[in-house]
Amino acid sequence: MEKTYNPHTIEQHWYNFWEEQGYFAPQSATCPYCIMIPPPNVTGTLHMGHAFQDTLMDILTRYHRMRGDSTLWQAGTDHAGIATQMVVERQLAARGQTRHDLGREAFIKQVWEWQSQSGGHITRQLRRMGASLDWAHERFTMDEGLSHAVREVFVRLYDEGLIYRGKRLVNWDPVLHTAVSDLEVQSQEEDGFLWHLRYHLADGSEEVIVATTRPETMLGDTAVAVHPQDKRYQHLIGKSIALPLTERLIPIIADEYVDPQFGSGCVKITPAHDFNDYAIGQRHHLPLINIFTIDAKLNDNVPIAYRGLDRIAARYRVVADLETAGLLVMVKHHKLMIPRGDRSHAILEPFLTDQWYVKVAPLAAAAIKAVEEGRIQFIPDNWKKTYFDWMYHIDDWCISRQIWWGHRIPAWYDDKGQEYVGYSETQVREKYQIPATVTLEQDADVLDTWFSSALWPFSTLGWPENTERLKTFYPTSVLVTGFDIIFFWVARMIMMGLKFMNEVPFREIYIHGLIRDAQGQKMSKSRGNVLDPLDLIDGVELETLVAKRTTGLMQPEMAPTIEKVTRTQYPQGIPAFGTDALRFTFTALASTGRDIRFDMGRIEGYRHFCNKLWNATRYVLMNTEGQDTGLTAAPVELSSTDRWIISLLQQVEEQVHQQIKIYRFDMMANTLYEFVWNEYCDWYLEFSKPLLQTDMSAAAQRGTRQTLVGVLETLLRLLHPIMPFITEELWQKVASLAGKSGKTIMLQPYPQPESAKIDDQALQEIEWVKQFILGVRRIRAEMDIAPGKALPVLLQNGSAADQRKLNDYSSLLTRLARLETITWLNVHTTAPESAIALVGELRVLIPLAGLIDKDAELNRLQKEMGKLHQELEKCQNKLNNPNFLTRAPQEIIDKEQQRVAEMNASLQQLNAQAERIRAI
RNA sequence: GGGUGUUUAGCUCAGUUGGAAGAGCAUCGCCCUUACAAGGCGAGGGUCGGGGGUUCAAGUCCCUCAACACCCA
Repeated sequence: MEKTYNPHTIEQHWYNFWEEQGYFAPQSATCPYCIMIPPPNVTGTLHMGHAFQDTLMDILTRYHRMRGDSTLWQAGTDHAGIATQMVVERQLAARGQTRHDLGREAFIKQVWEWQSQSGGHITRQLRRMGASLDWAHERFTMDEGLSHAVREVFVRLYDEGLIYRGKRLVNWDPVLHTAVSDLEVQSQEEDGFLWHLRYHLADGSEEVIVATTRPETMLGDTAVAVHPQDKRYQHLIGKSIALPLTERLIPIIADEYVDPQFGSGCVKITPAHDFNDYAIGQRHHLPLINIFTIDAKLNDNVPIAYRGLDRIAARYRVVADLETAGLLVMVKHHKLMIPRGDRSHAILEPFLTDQWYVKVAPLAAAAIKAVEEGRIQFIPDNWKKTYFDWMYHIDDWCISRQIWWGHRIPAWYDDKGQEYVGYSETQVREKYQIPATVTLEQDADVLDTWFSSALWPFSTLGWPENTERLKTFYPTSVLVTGFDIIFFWVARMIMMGLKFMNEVPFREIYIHGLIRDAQGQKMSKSRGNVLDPLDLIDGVELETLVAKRTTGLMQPEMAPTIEKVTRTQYPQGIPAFGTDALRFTFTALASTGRDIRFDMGRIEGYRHFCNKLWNATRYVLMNTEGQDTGLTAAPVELSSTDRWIISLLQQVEEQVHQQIKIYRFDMMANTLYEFVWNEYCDWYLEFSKPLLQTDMSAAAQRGTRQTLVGVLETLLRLLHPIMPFITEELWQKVASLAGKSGKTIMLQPYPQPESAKIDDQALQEIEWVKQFILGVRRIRAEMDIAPGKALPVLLQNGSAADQRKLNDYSSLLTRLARLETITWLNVHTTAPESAIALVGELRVLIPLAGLIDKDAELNRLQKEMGKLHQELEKCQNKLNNPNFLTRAPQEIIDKEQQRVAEMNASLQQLNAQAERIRAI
């Protein structure tokens, strides 16, 4: 075995082996367990969020696989409509072309080419993470089967009246030339102005002031609104206004929506370019005047002077013209919410177009009920509030996108514009009996990517065919995802699952936090704080890291700052930590919070943990390889220490099962870390040294060897879901010594606790041993005695039980506490001046002579007594309170009384010792 | 404006039905002890955001204030 742990030499080898052997496929027909991977963008790269999430899913998957469940982790990728199209368009732009130069067909061909070229990247990265996905059945949202599912769902919903086409205001992206759904709008507060404009009544009798943040839209105004109760304006309601710059007359209307406190209390109404105004327009049957082109330039519905101007240019032109006309009253700075597209970052425009919608209300009702009734459970439970909040106020879902990459909407139009929906043109002609003489043209739009993602839990399993996989694995067991896509994805899967499978898509939803950098900032290219999981695994040179972070920036002017920060933060670049350390780190960070700070210190610590495990295995192998580990019929005798570590192991197993059940991966990681390091390595391996070196019986030696290797083998299985590579590597070396066979740890049973193996007496006795050793070590450290110096120890005031334990464990005590001699003193014998440690009543004395400074020991005793005193006072106050005695449960009272007694005894002992030292 | 969270050691975070304040990292000592210096042994460090209440007992339950974060409008 290599002396040091080197992740690179072991990881990929084992992954290839697993995949070649087909271990990732569901193994048996019993007890199905299924997780659907949230499909990553097919042309994307793995980021920290993926790596984190996939680690958690892999833990669950490997755990259930080891438990013998028929376990499927469904693999697949998403076509990511707008994102992917943008990438390809950018490539074209570099060659001076647009997609329109190529035409639709050629462009899509280009996208497929890009997809096949870059598509394997993220799945290769997932393999590097150790993800045990069932690659043999990998799916893609644009593959034939899933496209079929999409058409099927669209047609069925349309036929039921749950999909419709309508002309309504949508969020329009004037750069990408497509509608986007509400969820793809990111509103941020930005600086702007509030312009106060003067509008004259048509009869010239009066004027009103309207305040607006978008003066250019006044060209599309079709009313001015006031609050019906507003005393100032009641007499104006119903009168007309001569809209400046246009030749139009518009009415003054009354509507509750108007806030009399805001601005002047008069609001201009532009129904074609504002969502609220649109609603008011509907209520008052106002005309809609669209004044923009798809680029957000002014169109022919405005006076000639403004046509063709960009919306911003138009704004200043309108303002200038109004000012010239004396109609600009004032301009104030004003903060307002600006809606931007989450992809293009362009300011979105409410825009009147024909779009396809899903009528969500009926679907939402069932989806709400499923969560209310607990058929689906959020973990942590609180997230259901967020879910309900959205579901109660949900609007119809705009599903059409004016792009080319995606599922083409299965709707055809005749020359009169009549729409026909079906699986294909042929089927549509049949369905609606359209003669061949009528030409049909398919809708040019494609569907929102989330439409196909919403079908993911059943489309990947073969729906609409009723396949074996579908029958076996739907509903899936748990969805693992971040809270940021509860609306985008989770809610929609629930709606679609209930609608088409008549059953929830998953029984539990585990919502994890979002990975941020060490400062709590979101990781983003523009902030330059992105960490690549593969860089943490393989390590990265500083120069490479700087280059990665500073190229391809949206704002290249940020490059110098990013470079500087990167150079200070990672002067040596990033060392290689290996996949297992990264996975363990993610696991340990997966607590219930919603922000997870990724701190380099943690991953470093967990790489050390890997190393610890590696070296512990080396030690075990040194002491067991080629030796009798109790596998034959020869008698085996377990010592107290063996029974002690086995007892603890049972408790650990119990806890791990419990923790994984409640999705507390952090606790699971801590439990195992704690046990491996602080019990198995720090104590048990140390205990085993004197045991194996002294002249124990052959049976006892066998027992200790069996325990050494047996506990280790179990630990490896316990750790395997978190750290698949190192555990496989070590297990292969250890398994046969523990009497295990099999080609892989992956398919070994996950350890189950056996309460019969918990030995309370061993637990108690080894605790005594530890206290004894710790007491001596404390004196040694605090008195500055060299660790190598063997010490004589005197014992006094012990019970018969203490005496027996001393006999039983003297070799352990001698070795681990580095003792020279152990002498039992009679109670009446006066001990020489000594430092003292208490193990219960037993006084452990280390003579000061030549070793210890008298004042130092007195000091130490004072400190110790001070601490005890404080505690004692607290307890006594409790016990002096009659209410406590009458109302607290007896068991608590007993405990407190016992504590007081113990503390009193200790204090007495220490006090007496202090007296003795002082007297000398 | 509505909603949801967070506030515990210098930093990052645990703290399960209310019953002795915990971990990792960092800090400070002493050690290259034959699995491991990517290590061992030991130590220090907390008015649990502020205030009030319920209770024999509150980090934990209730009210209130404050700061911060996120989501929706």
